[in-house]
Amino acid sequence: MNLYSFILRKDDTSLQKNKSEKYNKILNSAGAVFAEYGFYKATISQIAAQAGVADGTLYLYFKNKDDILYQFISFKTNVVFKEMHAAVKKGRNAEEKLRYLIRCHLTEFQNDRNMAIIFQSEVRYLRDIESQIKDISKMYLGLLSDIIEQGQIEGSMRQDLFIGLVKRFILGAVEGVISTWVSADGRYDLVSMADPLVDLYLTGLKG
Amino acid sequence: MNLYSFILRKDDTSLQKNKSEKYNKILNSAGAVFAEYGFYKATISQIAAQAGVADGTLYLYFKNKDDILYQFISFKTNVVFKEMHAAVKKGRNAEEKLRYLIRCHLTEFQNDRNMAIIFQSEVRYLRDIESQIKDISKMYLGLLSDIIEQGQIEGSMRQDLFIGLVKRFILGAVEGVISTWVSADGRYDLVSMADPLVDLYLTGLKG
DNA sequence: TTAAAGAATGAATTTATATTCATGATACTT
DNA sequence: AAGTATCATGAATATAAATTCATTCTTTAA
Repeated sequence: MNLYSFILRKDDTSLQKNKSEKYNKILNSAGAVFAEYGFYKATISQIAAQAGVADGTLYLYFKNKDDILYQFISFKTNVVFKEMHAAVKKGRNAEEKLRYLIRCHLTEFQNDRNMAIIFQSEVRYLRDIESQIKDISKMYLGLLSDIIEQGQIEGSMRQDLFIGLVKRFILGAVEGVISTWVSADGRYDLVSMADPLVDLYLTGLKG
Repeated sequence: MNLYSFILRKDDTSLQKNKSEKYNKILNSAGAVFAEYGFYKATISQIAAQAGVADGTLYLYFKNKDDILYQFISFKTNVVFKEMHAAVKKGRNAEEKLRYLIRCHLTEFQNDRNMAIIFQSEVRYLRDIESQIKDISKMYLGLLSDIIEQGQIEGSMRQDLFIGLVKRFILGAVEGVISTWVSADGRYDLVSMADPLVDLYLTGLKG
């Protein structure tokens, strides 16, 4: 059902390394092509060409075109999941945790622009993928809830916050910043926005 | 080039009212179908059925499928444009202007959920539409810049704000809130989020 | 009342591309 | 080295849906 079971289904042999390589090649090529043209305008032939294999070969590794996008998002989601959890753990108090989370978020997306584009724009399509995305989003919002509650206990954040709104507010603003960076073809350093952004969260426009 | 010239091209007769009605019917139906299925999965036949006309009829009013989406976005953009400008004018100081703008934004999107969905998810598509969207986005960011600068002059907002970031921060957060509301099938009142949201902008999490 | 113009229809056509599968290549085993 | 199994190929097929256009219906005006 997930990425790992998929790989094992076909690669549980001594050939594992080779097949894995081709699988990854296709997945990366798909990421590039989807990011450039969008899922629907991207064609199997384009992806195959980019990966240097025949069209039919994609169907040895993926069920169909939808499945390629699904696998891509599953894989990236898992990776980012782990990084973010680790990042939050490093923080010793709520403010630090928030800072690490935002920094991690921006770092991951800056390092994988195709992923950034795909997460941002192909989110809405397949039902499966939609719930996949909702999962990552839920996880993220869960992390934020914990941080805010901790901040309230610590006394570093106000008690009257409507957490449901605050979570969205924080996530929306990061995504907005990423979105702009993508539109600007990634021509500036995204990660350097992290601290100013967190300052805005914490102290607002009035200061 | 814009909606008005398009209408005039075909409706500059005494029949204007009737034709306009059919044009609008198709446009609204298209909005509903695009919102439900997404641009690519939506079919001409679905839109035609929804509008109660034959497939071929769509081609009397629109150049092709892309054009339908383009016209839809042009039209909605113009409407929202005007409302937002008017809203900002009502405010007597920066804080009030911001409040009116956000309230207007949420009101417009709450009142037209199809538009909200389409703006949120079909944005990335045609080159033309992309620039169309960039225009509305630019306009919005321009309004925000003005408000922030005014706030700085008035002394109600801090001097050390990085305006380029703040604009994105504000827009991203509203969009995030709208996005959640759409995902929740519009089951709660979006406009009531406006004031808590603006409070977050202004005073932040620390308060 | 009827003929001409305009509008609408929807079946037929066109196009595009995802997917299949017969064939050929490659690697592994004994 | 021959045989077997696995993997890769890409031309052929299937399918879906956008678009066209000959025909029919409706309105207008003399």
